[in-house]
Amino acid sequence: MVVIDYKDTRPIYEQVVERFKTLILKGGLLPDEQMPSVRNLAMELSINPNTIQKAYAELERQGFIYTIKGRGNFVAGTEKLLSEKKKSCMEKILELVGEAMEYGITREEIIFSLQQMEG
Amino acid sequence: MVVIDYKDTRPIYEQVVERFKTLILKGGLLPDEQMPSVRNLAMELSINPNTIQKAYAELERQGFIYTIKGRGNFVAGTEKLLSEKKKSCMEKILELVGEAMEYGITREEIIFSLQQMEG
DNA sequence: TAAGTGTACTAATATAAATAATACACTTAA
DNA sequence: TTAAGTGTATTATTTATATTAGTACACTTA
Repeated sequence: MVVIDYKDTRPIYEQVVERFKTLILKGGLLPDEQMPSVRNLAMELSINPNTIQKAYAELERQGFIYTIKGRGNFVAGTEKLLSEKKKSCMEKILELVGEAMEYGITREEIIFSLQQMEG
Repeated sequence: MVVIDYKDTRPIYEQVVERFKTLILKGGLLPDEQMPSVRNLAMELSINPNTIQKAYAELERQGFIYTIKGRGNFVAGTEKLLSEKKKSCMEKILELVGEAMEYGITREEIIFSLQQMEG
């Protein structure tokens, strides 16, 4: 399910994060399905449990999984995941727009540019 | 003109960058005015010239100064600086909006949110 | 051509990130 | 209630990266 590429310069925990993000987005893991336990996966990959723990913490931060202490980690529902992504993306946009307005860009200019975008 | 605070945990070059950004934005240094030479300022602060070099490279990257090889570093015109800031800010916004649309947020939703913003 | 300027390359050092070792705390089922 | 599963927290060690320094080079002008 997960493999570590030691020729890859990226840290192990990052490879693990990416692998699971892909699996979850592509439907290889279904909502509420249990993730491999921290210890099991660590043993399988012959690495320290804390490295998996770090990967899972990151996946949780990004909304891909949720944790129940003492029970395990589970795949988050796709709707919830999507709505979190939308929310944080929208927040970033509004923050940047605020900054842009400090530089003298008007709301109208921004809206005009959006309407010119392809897509 | 510049002081290093060794109690400050930030790197020296970063303190130098910030100091000059403030000076330029507040008008303490005027457009096309010559910056202290890399060697002079380094000697004055008793640090290595490369540290100042790094600070100046960063200031140039951010559009605050421009360099003429063999002659020196000079303060960038405020209009140019502002237009660079605007440009990069606008680019970031459009990039994020593209990402948002991948998540299913519509252009209209974004425009609506902008219009709701205070300011 | 000399004395000023910035630049590039390498090495040393300091700082931060990644990983591991270990002990703790929660949950469930026998 | 306890054993075996789960995640968590703390600390130490290792590794990678960022910062700074040493030094030599190249451009500009008077």
